[in-house]
Amino acid sequence: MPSEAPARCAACAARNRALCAGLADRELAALHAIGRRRVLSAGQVLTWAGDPAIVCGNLVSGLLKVARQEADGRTQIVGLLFPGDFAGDPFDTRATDTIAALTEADLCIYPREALARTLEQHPAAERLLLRRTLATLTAARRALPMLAHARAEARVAAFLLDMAYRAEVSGDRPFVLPLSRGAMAEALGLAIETVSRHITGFRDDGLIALSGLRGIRLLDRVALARRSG
Amino acid sequence: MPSEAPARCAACAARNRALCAGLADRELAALHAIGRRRVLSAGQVLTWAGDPAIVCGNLVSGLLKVARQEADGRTQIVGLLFPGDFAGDPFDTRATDTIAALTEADLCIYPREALARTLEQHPAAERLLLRRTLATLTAARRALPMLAHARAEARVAAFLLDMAYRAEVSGDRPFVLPLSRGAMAEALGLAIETVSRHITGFRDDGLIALSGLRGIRLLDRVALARRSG
DNA sequence: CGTCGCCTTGAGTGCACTCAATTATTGTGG
DNA sequence: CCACAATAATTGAGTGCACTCAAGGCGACG
Repeated sequence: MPSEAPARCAACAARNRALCAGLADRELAALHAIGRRRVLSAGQVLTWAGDPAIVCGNLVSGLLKVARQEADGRTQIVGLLFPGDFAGDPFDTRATDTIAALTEADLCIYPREALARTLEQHPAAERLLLRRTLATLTAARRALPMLAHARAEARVAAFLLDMAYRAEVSGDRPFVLPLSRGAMAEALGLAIETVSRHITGFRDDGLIALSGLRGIRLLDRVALARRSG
Repeated sequence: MPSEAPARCAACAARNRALCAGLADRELAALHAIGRRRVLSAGQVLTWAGDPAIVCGNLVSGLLKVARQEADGRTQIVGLLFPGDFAGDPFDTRATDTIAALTEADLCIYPREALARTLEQHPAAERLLLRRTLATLTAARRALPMLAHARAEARVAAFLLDMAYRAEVSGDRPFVLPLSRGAMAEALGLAIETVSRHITGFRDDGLIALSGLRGIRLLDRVALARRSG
């Protein structure tokens, strides 16, 4: 039965968050027909900015960065992709961003052109992508005031709170930051040293506890929230 | 004939740039049936952030700003809307941004809910909105590195070049900046004084000529481009 | 002619940057 | 398992840029 939800999709960890969520079996089968799984190890690149755009994909697990190279050689992260998020632009023949894995990442990837054709034949899928893109736009715009005005302390505090939220960690339970200090600096538009200074500052003030390079516990979310605004 | 392109649309200045462009007469008639014209004078607000989202619209002439209020009371412009651009989010019941006119502006506005229903019935229109939204996302992300890293001089230079491009002005022909210094500061994430200082700096260096508060000529685009990045 | 809004110019300060050195952690081979 | 190397993070010192605060100029408009 071609209209049944494919077994791979039914078992997918991102099944209920990705573009696939809410699609009828018919649309899901159409997507499944052109998709395949791919694992990226940390640091590997999915698309290079400027190169012809070959693939798009749904992130199943792990963390991707969407980044741009600046004239002075620095890198600015313009988006972080979490499980369920969509990577790439089905209608752009040339990639505008470099998309790379910050951790080991599991993706369901689609050839860009085939995906574009499939979307044209399945308005329900296209509608989902539209809503998702509108949400992504809102997220990008939320980051604008942060990068434009907020002081370094506020950026770091807000980022830590956001990471805890995304890791679905409540209270002061420990969790692992999926980004290095360098990646955080790229995302927050700061120098590595500045990120480091404020993180150790928070630790010295008793707002957080650190263990190893990536382990962290938020001891005082209220104080962190106060410093984030 | 209900499937004819309505006369108002045929005469519209934004007919070939707005969401309407490329729509078949049938879709155009559906949009026309729920749309009406509205003129905003400079400073008037179309939507307030946080209020229920009532309307969306296509900008026909003039300039709108899409702005967010920060915790410290400052305003950050997260998008500028030029003729043909789409304002609002048809699927969001609450406005996330304050949208206001920077100049007198002419819009074709649609009740949000009716527009959402119309889009669901007309996949071609929805597809156009998707492509437009993807382009807007790219534009927002292009602004991110600017606000995160670029020095004030680079931001102002890039902005002036962009304004000339949007005004479709070539060479050193004079044109009118549609924004006040204050609005430019809100868009560039700078203080008014900083914008003013760099503009007069460019004038003193012979890169631009000013006439009145809004009039400007770009005398040396190459030098401006050099200073923009 | 005076007022109001917008813009310009000046002085001084603070924050985040760069450069530089040290420490901590992770990974690898003996 | 330990020593070592390589990478990542921290810490320190000094500087520059854009900010705030403040005053003055310029035009538009009544």
